[in-house]
Amino acid sequence: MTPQQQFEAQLGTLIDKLTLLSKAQLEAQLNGYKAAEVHTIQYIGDHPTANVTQIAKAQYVTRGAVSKMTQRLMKRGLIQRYQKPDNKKALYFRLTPAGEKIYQIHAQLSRGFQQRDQSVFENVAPAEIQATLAFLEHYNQHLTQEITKRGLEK
Amino acid sequence: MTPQQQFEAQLGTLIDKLTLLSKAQLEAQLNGYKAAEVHTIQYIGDHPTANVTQIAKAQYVTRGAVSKMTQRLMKRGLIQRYQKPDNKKALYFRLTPAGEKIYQIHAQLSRGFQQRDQSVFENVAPAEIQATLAFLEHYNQHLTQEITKRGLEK
DNA sequence: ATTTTTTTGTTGACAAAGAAACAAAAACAG
DNA sequence: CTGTTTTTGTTTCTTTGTCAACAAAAAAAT
Repeated sequence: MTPQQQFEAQLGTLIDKLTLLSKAQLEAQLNGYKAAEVHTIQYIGDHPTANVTQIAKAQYVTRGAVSKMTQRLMKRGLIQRYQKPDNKKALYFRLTPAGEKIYQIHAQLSRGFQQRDQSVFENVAPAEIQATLAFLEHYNQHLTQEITKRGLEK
Repeated sequence: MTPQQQFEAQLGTLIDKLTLLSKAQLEAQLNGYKAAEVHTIQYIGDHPTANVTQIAKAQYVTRGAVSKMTQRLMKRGLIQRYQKPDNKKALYFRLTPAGEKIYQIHAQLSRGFQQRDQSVFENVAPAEIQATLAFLEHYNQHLTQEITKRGLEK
């Protein structure tokens, strides 16, 4: 197995495991709210001046998906829509108090995830972590080039 | 930003970029076949003795999803269902010649992805790669423990 | 200033996946 | 063996997302 193949394999299982763990936690704590809903609430909470298109790009989904999701969240009273006086087309969103509550619970869960894995970052040699970060950066740079080369950027 | 937060951020964009690139490639080359279909064909090709439950566990989806997908692939003549004489319940699958063709195209594409990123693994210091692999292993070990602790294993 | 092009958001038809309820078969317990 | 429990796969309903066609508004071109 080449290092490249090893990397792919390790990355694959890592993602699977992180997904498994966070999904279970989210479901347990945010009963009644779906993962995609919470995800959008979190993004709007962090970016209260983002319009539909920007939310879509950031979450790697289509504008249609965001349009439907924001309508659903409005119906459930979790977000509010607003516009700026100088533009009748772009739509922006902010959290209602009810949405804010979800946002806070999610933020707390995120802190929990971080604490859960903190020991790994504390007990591994700092050089190993630094090398990993450097490598991921290198890989990301390469992929950015490839994306540009193919004209696939968002 | 703590190293842990940096890691999360780098990992997030890495995954987004890899997804973007491979999706575009798959769609371009395997026109008419969805990513999920190809994924299942590939798994069946590699594991011709896996039943529905095993396919589901390996791909982190529900048995229902696999049930539907295999039915679809059968209708399209890409896979065949078979049973073992001593068990009337478990279902197994193998590729038809048409499915084999998809499998081969996918395999070729995978080699293409590998070549696309090969330069990263060639031009980065071996020590950096080794440290990265070591770190991912450490992280994976930790997550395995956490999954076991919570009784979430597949 | 008017026309053309691009951006922005929505909609409807459809595809993929999850969850829960279910039936059939297999495994197990006594 | 017989009855109970577990495993296996399917089905229905719901959630989430894509895609493509569309209308309205904004931006760019001339």
